[in-house]
Amino acid sequence: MVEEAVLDDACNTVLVLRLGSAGDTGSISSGHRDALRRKDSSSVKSESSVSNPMVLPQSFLSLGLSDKEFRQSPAAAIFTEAKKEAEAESEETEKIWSRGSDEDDEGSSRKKLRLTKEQSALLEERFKENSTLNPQKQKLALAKQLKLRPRQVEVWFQNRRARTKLKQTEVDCEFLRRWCETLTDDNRRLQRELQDLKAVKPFSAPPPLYMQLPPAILKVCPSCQRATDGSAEQ
DNA sequence: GGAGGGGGCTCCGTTACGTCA
DNA sequence: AGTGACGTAACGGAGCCCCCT
Repeated sequence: MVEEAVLDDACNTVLVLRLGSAGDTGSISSGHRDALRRKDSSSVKSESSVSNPMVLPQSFLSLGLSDKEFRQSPAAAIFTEAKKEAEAESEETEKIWSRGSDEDDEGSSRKKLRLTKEQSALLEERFKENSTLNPQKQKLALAKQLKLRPRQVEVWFQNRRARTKLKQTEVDCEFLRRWCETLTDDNRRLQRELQDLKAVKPFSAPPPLYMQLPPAILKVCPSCQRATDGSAEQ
């Protein structure tokens, strides 16, 4: 059951994408190109344990193609070609890409691997040193040390970075939430204070200038009877 | 020197599997 | 035993950069 799903999975990937690019009228974006390329190298080649020469992929079943129709279609040729490529994988590459863990030797693509504590610990340690695997060599070495495929190490770092980012976002959100709460509280408090002040001392216009001057220097001009500060008297 | 292909890497969103309550 | 939630390994797509031709 598991094996069947695996085969379908591997086949699907190859065919859907190859057909997609073939069906396109020649203008494939570089992104698509890259994706197709990667598909070939990571999914197809790494699934070299596929042994059935022609299993009708799930995607063709879903298209309503019969086994015979599929075998006669141009896609079948591409499909077989891809499988040949996969099987023609060199022994050394095979070694590098082999899972290396004792419990899995079926080469299943999506069978989830649970990393051991030791593996996780070492990966965490490396992640603390550097959150990216800079040189390809480093990835290969780490993969070798952990008895994992380089792709698995790569994926682990990707996911780990994503988790870190998510956590940081959560922390930032919490910080902003609290800050917002503080500002709201401050605002309420200030509004209350303002209302209190208004209630106690009604707001009034400032007194005229002459009322702000010390009374001692205010004199009344004998001729005009106006209030002066006396400076003009000399 | 510029264009284009290829390889490698990252990020993002999603899927699917394993575990646990 | 069944199930839903959750953590996370794995995947696919897209973009960028660098190197080579």
